[in-house]
Amino acid sequence: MNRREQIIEIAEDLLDRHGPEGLSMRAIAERAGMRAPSLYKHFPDKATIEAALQERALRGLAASLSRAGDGLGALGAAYRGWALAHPHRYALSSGQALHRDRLPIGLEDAAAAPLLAAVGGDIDRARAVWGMAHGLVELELAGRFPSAADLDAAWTAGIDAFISPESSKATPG
Amino acid sequence: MNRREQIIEIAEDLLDRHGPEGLSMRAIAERAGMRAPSLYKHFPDKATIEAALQERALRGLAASLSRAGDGLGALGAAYRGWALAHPHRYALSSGQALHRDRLPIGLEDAAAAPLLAAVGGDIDRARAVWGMAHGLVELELAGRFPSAADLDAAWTAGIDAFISPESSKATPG
DNA sequence: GTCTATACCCGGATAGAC
DNA sequence: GTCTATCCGGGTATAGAC
Repeated sequence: MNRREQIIEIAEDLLDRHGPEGLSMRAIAERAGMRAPSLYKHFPDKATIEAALQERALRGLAASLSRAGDGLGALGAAYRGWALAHPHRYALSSGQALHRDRLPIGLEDAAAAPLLAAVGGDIDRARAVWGMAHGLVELELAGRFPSAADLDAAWTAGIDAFISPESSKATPG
Repeated sequence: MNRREQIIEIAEDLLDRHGPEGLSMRAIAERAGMRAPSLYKHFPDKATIEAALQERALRGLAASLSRAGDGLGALGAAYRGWALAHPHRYALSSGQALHRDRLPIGLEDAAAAPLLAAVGGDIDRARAVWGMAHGLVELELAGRFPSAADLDAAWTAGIDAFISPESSKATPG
């Protein structure tokens, strides 16, 4: 593993521990045993580091989803599980500041593929389910639900709504 | 209208135009025709201003939802419409940094009431629908959908999933 | 209640010696 | 490829004059 990859892993660990606020060039450098200016010998700017972290996050989430069993329920559980296990990575990969220009093309589609398959190729339903999963995860991470809320039940209710018989009429044959 | 309210409205306008990044004490003061330190004669700190903006945002969204017609479809349209009309206010009211301690108690519940009613009081389904609405809005605002995506169709597909007959068995009587 | 001046943080990034 | 020194910007907040 070269120095560049080491630095990215350090940055990821910093992101996990202290969130995006803690991801400063100075902090990364300190953990890497150097001064901030030296980082610029490895990366042209901070945005490049962030793009690398986004790519890793998207790959990680995509891998988790592809390993999930078939069915919307397993997919939803994998999505939620990954997001809760790596909340800051999830935020980085799902947020406004997606560095699309620097991401490998097709990576987003790869992450979405298992979901699209699970709803029988119905793109509208796939987007609705994605929205639900994303929204439930964000609200949970933001602490918007009462601590006593039964979120397993909410997820089940939501998933059930999408796998009820007559709403799967999009895959008749 | 007193000076304090004027400043809050100035801050809200600044938030609308330039997002949370643009909401600095210096910028607020400049628009209010004063210097930043003078703001501290009206508010103890910036968090107080942010809390006021959150309260206004929550009230605005709640009002919009309560004005919406009955039914999940109308409710979803009102939710999406308000969020798209005031994206930064929506982000402030839905984000991680909710200043709960400074918000009037019951305000969150009031905003949620129409939704809970629309799903017949089933709290799990209400949370799932809320998650879907929030997620779809966030993904749309974040530009995560292709520009050609038919989001009206995605919303319809999602809402339909929750109003399909046998999934409304929670309201038999 | 406004001002000036300022203190004290933080951040990203560059220049140039070695 | 590392360093020191530095520049530039941003931010919240305080002190004290008026």
